[in-house]
Amino acid sequence: MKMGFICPEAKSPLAKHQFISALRCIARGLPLHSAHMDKDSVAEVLKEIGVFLELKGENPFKTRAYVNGARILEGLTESLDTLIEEERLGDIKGIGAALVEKITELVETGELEYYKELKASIPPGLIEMLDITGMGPKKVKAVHEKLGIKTVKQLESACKKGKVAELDGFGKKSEEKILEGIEFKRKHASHHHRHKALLAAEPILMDLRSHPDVIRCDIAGSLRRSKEVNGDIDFLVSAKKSEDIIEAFTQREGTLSVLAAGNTKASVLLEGGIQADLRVVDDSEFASALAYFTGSKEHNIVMRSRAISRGLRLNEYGLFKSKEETRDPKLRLNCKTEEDIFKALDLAYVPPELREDRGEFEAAEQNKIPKLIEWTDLKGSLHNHSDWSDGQDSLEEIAEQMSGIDCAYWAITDHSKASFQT
DNA sequence: CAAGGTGA
DNA sequence: GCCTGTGT
DNA sequence: ACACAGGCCGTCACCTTG
Repeated sequence: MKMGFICPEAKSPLAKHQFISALRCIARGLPLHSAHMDKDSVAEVLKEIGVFLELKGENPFKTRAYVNGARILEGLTESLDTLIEEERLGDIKGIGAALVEKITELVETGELEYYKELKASIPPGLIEMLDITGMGPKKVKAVHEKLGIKTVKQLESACKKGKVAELDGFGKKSEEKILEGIEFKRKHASHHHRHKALLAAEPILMDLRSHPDVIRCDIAGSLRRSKEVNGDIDFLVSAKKSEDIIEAFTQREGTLSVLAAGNTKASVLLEGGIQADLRVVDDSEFASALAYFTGSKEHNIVMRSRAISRGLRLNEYGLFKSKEETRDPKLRLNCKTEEDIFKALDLAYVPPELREDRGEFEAAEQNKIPKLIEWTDLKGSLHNHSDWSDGQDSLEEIAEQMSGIDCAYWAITDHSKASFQT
């Protein structure tokens, strides 16, 4: 659907929502002005406010409160309208008076004055700058305020002119890095489809597995959580000594450049612009490290809080029987696998796919984690393209695959020659 | 070297 | 921003 | 009941600046 053509200004979630909402009204034959926001649209606005506040240099905890609120809304099972109507929104932990007011305004009017003002006060280019590696909120704020820079282009030319190096906290090196970051952003996608990431990851995983020093080894991060889009690829390895593993990882062919290589971790850029990170840990730390690096961040936060409320402490090195920061092996609970960690926190095992703090903790407490669909559950497939049109594999290869996974039925659905997509 | 910022 | 403990 | 203060998840590696 070419929405941009019909609704050219639909750039903010708010405007986009209003547009879609209007479409729905038309479809149902309802009057247009019942602008009604659902929880996800409201969440988008709150998240955006979070970014804005960050750029303003607001209290980071305040920023977090908004992002937090957004996440809570997304995970809501109950209808937002009901909650507002019955004035129970504020009962939810993490949503206080201020958020109740703002959410209510959004749902009831489809707008939020506070958001509008905030948005108007921040040039969109600043958000874009946050995507440049090395440019965090503080630095974006600095170049904006001190040099009046509003776009990435302006930032680029300011760096070339040496203006940026004059600023406090910046130097020649900073300018170079920023320019590199801009260049990189133009050349490479920031995110990659799962199948591409997997394609890149599998041979590396094979190599790591077959390395003599490697004890245990796994993919972590969003790829392990089976997210459809991945920012990078994370590998975790346990071993007695790391040097040779790091060496092998960074010296693989197909590696464009080595971003960092130290004692316990390395980072490389693969062909196609995908970044791959490797961590090497002691085998006794493998479980906690795997849990930690698998994430998500939101999930980890709740895991740590759970540990704390049980007089424990959870970090990438283990689960410790202590209220203080520690890495003392004597205080460490022996968790050989992730299952052990969940068990120690009174939780059923949560598969990586569900680790998003979207309700998995409630389910795991009651031992009600759903069984996830697996390949073997697939009964048939009615949409397959071969390389005759725009698919990847030949008919023979598809046939072999399909008989291999025991489908009751399947079909080839190639495009006709007349409708080839280019 | 410490401090600040950033990314992981 | 939110939440909790403390003191009034 | 209300006002107010203080904490809020975690740790490291790394870089740049001063």
